Amino acid sequence: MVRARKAAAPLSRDRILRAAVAVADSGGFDSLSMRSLASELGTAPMSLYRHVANKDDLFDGMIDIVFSEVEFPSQGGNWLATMRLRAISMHETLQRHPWAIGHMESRRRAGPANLRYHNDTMACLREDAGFSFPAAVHAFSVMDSYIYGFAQQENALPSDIPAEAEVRHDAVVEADPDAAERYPYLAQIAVELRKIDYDFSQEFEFGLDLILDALERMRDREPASGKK
Amino acid sequence: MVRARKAAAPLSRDRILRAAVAVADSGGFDSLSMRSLASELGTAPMSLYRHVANKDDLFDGMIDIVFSEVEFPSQGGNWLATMRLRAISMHETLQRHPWAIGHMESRRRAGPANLRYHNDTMACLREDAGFSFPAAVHAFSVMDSYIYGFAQQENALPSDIPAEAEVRHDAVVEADPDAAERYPYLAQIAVELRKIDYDFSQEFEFGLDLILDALERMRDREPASGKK
DNA sequence: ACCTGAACACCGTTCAAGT
DNA sequence: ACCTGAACACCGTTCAAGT
Repeated sequence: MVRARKAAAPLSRDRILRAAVAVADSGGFDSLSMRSLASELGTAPMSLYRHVANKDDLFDGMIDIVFSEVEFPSQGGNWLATMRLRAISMHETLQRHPWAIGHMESRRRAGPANLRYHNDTMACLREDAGFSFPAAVHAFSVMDSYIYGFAQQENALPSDIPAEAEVRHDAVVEADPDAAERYPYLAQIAVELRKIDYDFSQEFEFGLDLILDALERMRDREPASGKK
Repeated sequence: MVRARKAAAPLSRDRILRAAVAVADSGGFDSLSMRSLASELGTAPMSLYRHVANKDDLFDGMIDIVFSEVEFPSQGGNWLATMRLRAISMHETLQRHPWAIGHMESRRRAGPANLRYHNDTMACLREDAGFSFPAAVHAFSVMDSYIYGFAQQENALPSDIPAEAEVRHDAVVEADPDAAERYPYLAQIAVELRKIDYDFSQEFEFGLDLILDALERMRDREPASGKK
C-alpha cells in the first residue's frame, strides 16, 4: 500500500502543458515563467523539471497542443474544401493562442500533432488534388506563408483598426506637422477605413481564396492531371 | 571653448541604434541586452537611458532602420515591377536582420521610414495600379502577409533543408518505429527533396508571382479600370 | 544639472542538501 | 532514490548618491 498522494493533484507532463497553455492564453506569453507556472499548479518551480527538460521543451509541448486543435477533414474529399477548412481552422486556432504565432514551424522536435498536420496536408495535395511533388511543395509553402503571415499582422494590429488608424495618424501629425503632405495616403487610410466600416477579420478569406483560386488554375495547367 | 570629449565616441541615439542592430545581427536578438549593448559601446548601461526611453523604444528605432533599408522604386512606373522589387527587397532585408521578423508591423510608434514604406505602397497601388481603395487594402494585406509569413518560415527552417528533412525524419522514426507507416508523406518529403535538390530561396518568388498574377487579374476585372 | 553605481525585483537553471 | 530550497548568473529599470 502506497502512501496517499496530495488529493487530485498528481503532477504530469500533460497537466503541466495544459496549465502552461492556459497561463499563456490568459496573461500573454511573457507572463509564463517556470515560477508563475509552478505557483499556478501549486508546486515548487523545480518540481516541473521532473516532467519537462527545460522551458524550451515545455514550449515544444505547448505548440503541439496548438497543432492538435486544428481541424482537418479526412482524406478523399474535395481538395479545395479541405485546404480551405484547414486554413480557416488554423487561423481561428492562432487567434485563440496568439503566443504561438511565429513559432509553429520553428520547433526542432515536432510532436505527433505537428507531424500529422504536415503529413495530412501533403496527402491532400498529392492525392486529393493530384499535384506533382514539386507543385505540392509550392502550394504548401504559399498557403502556410500566407496563413502565418496574416495571423502575425492581425495580431500586431489593434482590434478597432479604423479608430486606431485615426489615433495613430493624429499622433504622427502632432509629432510632424508636415506629415499630412508627406504621407497623403496614410491620411487617406485613416479617413477611408472609417467610411467603409473596415473589419480585418474578413480580409483573411479574401487572400486565402485569391491564393486557392490561383493554385486551382495552376493545377489545371499541370501536364499530368491525374495522380503521380 | 568646450571641454574636449572622449575622442570619437560621443554617444547619440543614432549610434546606439546602429550598434544595437549590429549586435542583434551578429549574436541574435537574445544576445542584445542593455548591458551587452553598453559594453559594446564602452559605456555604462544606465548611460543609454539618456538617449532611449527603454528597451522597447530602442527596438522601435531598430525596426525603423530595417524599414529604411527596403528599396522602393519611385512612383509612376509599372505597378507590378514596383511591388515585385519592393517584396524582393523586403525579403532580402529580413534575411539580413532575422531578429526583425514578426515585429515589422507590431510597433506602436512607427518611425519615418515605416510611414514612408506604407505610404508609398498605398500610392503605388492606388495611382500606378489604379486599384480602388478597398482593392488596394486587399492587395496590400495579401502581399505583406505572404512576405512576412514566408520570411518567418524560411527563418525557422534549417539552411540545408533536404539534409535536415532526412535527419528529422530519422529522429522521428527512431522515436516511433511506426512513424513510416503513420506519416508516409513526411517520409516522401525526406526522400524527394534530395532528389530535386531543393532550394527554399527560389520558393519565395514562386508564391510572390502567383499572388501578383492573381492581383493583376483582379485589377482587370475591376469596374473602373482607370483611377479613383 | 547631469550622469551613473548600487540596488530591486525578476528570470531559467544548477547544484547540493535534504528526505 | 527522488525531490526541492538555496544559490548563481543573468535580466530591465528605479533610485539615490555622486559630480
